[in-house]
Amino acid sequence: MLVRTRFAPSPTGHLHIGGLRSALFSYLWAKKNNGKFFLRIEDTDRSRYVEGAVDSIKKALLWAGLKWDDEPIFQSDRLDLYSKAAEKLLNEGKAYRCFCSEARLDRVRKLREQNKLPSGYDRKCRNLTQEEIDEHLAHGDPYVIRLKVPLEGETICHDLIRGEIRFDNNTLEDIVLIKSDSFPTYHMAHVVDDHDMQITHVTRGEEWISSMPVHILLFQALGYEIPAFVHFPVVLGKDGKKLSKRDGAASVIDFIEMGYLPEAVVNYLALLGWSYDDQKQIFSMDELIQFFDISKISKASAVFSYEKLDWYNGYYLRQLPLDDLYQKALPYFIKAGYVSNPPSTLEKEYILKILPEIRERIFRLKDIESYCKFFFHQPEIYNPDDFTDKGRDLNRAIEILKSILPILKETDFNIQSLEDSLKIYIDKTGIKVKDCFMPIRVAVCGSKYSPGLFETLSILGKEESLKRIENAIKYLGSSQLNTGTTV
RNA sequence: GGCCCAUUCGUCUAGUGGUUAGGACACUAGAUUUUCAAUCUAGCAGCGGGAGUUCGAUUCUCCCAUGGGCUACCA
Repeated sequence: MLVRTRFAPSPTGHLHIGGLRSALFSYLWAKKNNGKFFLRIEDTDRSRYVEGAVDSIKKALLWAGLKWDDEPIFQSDRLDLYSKAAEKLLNEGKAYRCFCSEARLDRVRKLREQNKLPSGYDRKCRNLTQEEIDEHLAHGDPYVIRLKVPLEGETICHDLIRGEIRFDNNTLEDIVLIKSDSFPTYHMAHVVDDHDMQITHVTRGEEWISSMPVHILLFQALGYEIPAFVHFPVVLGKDGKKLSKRDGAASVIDFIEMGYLPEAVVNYLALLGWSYDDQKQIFSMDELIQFFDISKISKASAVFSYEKLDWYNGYYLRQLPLDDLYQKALPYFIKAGYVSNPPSTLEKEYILKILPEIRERIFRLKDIESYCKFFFHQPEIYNPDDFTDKGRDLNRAIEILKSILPILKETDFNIQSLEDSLKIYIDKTGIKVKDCFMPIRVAVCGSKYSPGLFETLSILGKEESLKRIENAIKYLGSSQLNTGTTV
């Protein structure tokens, strides 16, 4: 049988990173089996609908490379499907109209809780006489439609990850199928749609395990074949709660903006709760499709690690051909205001020179903004401590900078010439490499950390580099006067 | 309260009735080097607790603890 899965988000906001993982797992399973993967928008709660959410979700899925088959399905377009199904259940005596007010439902719930009964509905309307029902209807009283859940026995559920799960029917509720606004609840819509769409594997988060038995009962009541169920473990934050903004980024859009590559996110997410063997860490989408196996998804929920994602992102950043890297990085240079939009030929060349030097030093493309600042702006302030190794004399650093200035003036600013000149200088003076290079680095970059010195100097060019060194000398001279720092 | 799910290094995980319990990230040290990073090498670190089954349990069973979910006319 052809495998058919679906991702079924509700349009209540941006796609959560955990949602993307669920979508990924469903997608991989479908593709692995040469099946189909669909997108279904669960927009049955009109009060929670967020404008633009559908587009945002689609964009996130496409970004990750999860292309759905056919057109997305909107539940709000298929209301008659659900009411017909409900009508059928009503006629067959498998569901009933409930006229209880929300106020009464609240009261009942509280009372039952006080009496330590399983909280929920007391099934008052389950046994209404036809006369009572007709009377309510004649009055035009609002009602919901509830499923008549068997009062005894047990419902046995199967989950592909967890195996068999049993529920006593007396702990189950007469769930609402159709709300009083005649929209279906999740339960009803899910069962009708997954049957109608011929979904073979119902995939969703593990928060749905508790309602699996009533879903199975509903499938049976409607005479539908029961699909396979797969409940994915949840993605947690460091605090053990569901990952949220306070953990850092939580929605896919956030990760996109920070400059994570889809390859990295997909690779990381796939291995968060699923594993292939005890060795392989790097997976392309094709490999994931090839190797993915639902039964190897782990049962326990997983804590999201930004560190490990960063590691993956760094890896994929380094794998990227320079042209691709440029395309992806350019927006971040523009956003930081470092180059014009679109960039001039000169600016493009400049970025192309920078990229190979920084790609091993950044985790996310967003880091470009802070890491590359010195390539576009000369340092405004210096920390004198940066110029010297601990305990060394700042004056000496200044002297070294002064003495090196004329030498650099005579040097071509290409990597080879710079290296030659500075090596000669070091040999001649006997100054340690560190004591010579660090002051130059800090003068030019404003930081102790930078790409290679020769590379940095050659990218910045002679004029700019010399200007910065002179500036630094001036800055240090005056700061020494002002603070009286001598060492 | 009721029902349900889960539990191997800090984190993600592999694994088996007998293993030096393996890998990855992070961390530490070393190598390299002009700093940082990258890279390479090495190291640190784990089977929640208690019974039972067994010659032997991390692995099987039960109980407990802890964490999580559901208990809406939300999904």
